[in-house]
Amino acid sequence: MTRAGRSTYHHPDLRAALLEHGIALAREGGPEAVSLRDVQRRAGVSNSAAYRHYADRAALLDAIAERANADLSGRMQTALDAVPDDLAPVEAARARLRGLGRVYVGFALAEPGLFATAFGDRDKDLLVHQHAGDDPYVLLGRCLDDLVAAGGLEPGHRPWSEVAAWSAVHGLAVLLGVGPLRGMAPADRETVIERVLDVLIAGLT
Amino acid sequence: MTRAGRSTYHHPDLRAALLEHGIALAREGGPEAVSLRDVQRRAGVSNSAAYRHYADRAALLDAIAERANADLSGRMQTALDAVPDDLAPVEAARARLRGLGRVYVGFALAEPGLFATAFGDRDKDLLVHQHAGDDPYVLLGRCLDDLVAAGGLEPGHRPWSEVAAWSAVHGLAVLLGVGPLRGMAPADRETVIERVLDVLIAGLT
DNA sequence: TGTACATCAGTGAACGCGCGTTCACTGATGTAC
DNA sequence: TGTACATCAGTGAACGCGCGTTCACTGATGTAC
Repeated sequence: MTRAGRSTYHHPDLRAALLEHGIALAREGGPEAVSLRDVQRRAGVSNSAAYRHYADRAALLDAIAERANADLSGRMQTALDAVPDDLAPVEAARARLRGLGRVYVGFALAEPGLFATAFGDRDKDLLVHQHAGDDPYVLLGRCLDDLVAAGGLEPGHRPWSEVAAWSAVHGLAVLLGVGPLRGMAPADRETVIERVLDVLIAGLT
Repeated sequence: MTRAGRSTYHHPDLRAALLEHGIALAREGGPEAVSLRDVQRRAGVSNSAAYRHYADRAALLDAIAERANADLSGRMQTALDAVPDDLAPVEAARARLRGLGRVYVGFALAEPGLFATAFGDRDKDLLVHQHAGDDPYVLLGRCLDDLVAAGGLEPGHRPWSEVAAWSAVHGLAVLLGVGPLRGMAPADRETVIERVLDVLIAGLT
């Protein structure tokens, strides 16, 4: 009964279905949990149908990672838009940074499997990666530029500040999401997230 | 020829040999690369000899993680001892924090496989974990206490400062060691490490 | 000093697992006439 | 409107892989007498 849940021999949109099931598996168990056999099983097709749409397992994982990144980027953009526009420039830039950080850590906590999958792309190197306009790294860079323009960050301190901000939130995301601090009480979690962002923002001068 | 490299039927110290080969595998490829069959192969014993010494694969991984943690702790203690003792208290505490951070990131870069293995213990939860006196987390906490005592950190800001410091260096370690920033030129790496530590230490007020 | 025996470390064959990938195939689809 | 045919999406059996773990075993060791 490999055709369960499907009335036609040709699947209406197997490529999309495989991707959705792959995303579901990644959400449930991270990148290691994404196996082609399981994805195909869930889509109700035979054990090699996926090869008509993805070259191999790595290609499917890439597509999942891309979606995870797009998801994170969308949430970050939403956070930026939510910052009130009646703040002084320095405060506005800091509020945007804080919003980005909250979203980043929040994403890792809400979707640990997708978070892990987004960074599982071992072949892609950020330094040689072509950044899109809504790329998380680009959004962060713009906030820092704004902070410099507003006088909240010395121009001489601007270089590598992306990495400083990214390190703080990425480390917290890993420790709280899948690392030794997973299991922290939600109330403590909120406190510690704000403390980490306080230290980061205070340190960016 | 399963007895290659061994003249006696009884291995002189198989338990230790298995651990050493396990560590070697973890160094080469991280925790996933540690398979009992490979460890036994390298020790020149049959494919089930390990069960006389370790209950299962997880038990061996635990032992490897313990050694990795001890290695890191030792390096951190060495860094603390290397801080000159003629500094003003606040500067001394900050220098110790910086030393700990450098060692942490340096360990992740020098031993990415061991670093990953040390944090791969999914069952152990730091919050309910009994800390030994030389535990990295304890060493960090003492530095922060010293910083408070020296007047460099407000007592009201003391709580959760461990996590702020840990997040910054852990995030940087992950990004540089196995994440999207691996591949950064060594010179840039040094610069970015110092920048991250600058921001962290400036933010701890 | 020598021998019987209990202990237990190491053996090697076997089981069952799920995986990624290949291959010749077959069934459905749509296009050209 | 109807038919031949090319296209190609999905099939299912098969291959080879390495793994963790179990089991009845055998060989070496040291201890008790």
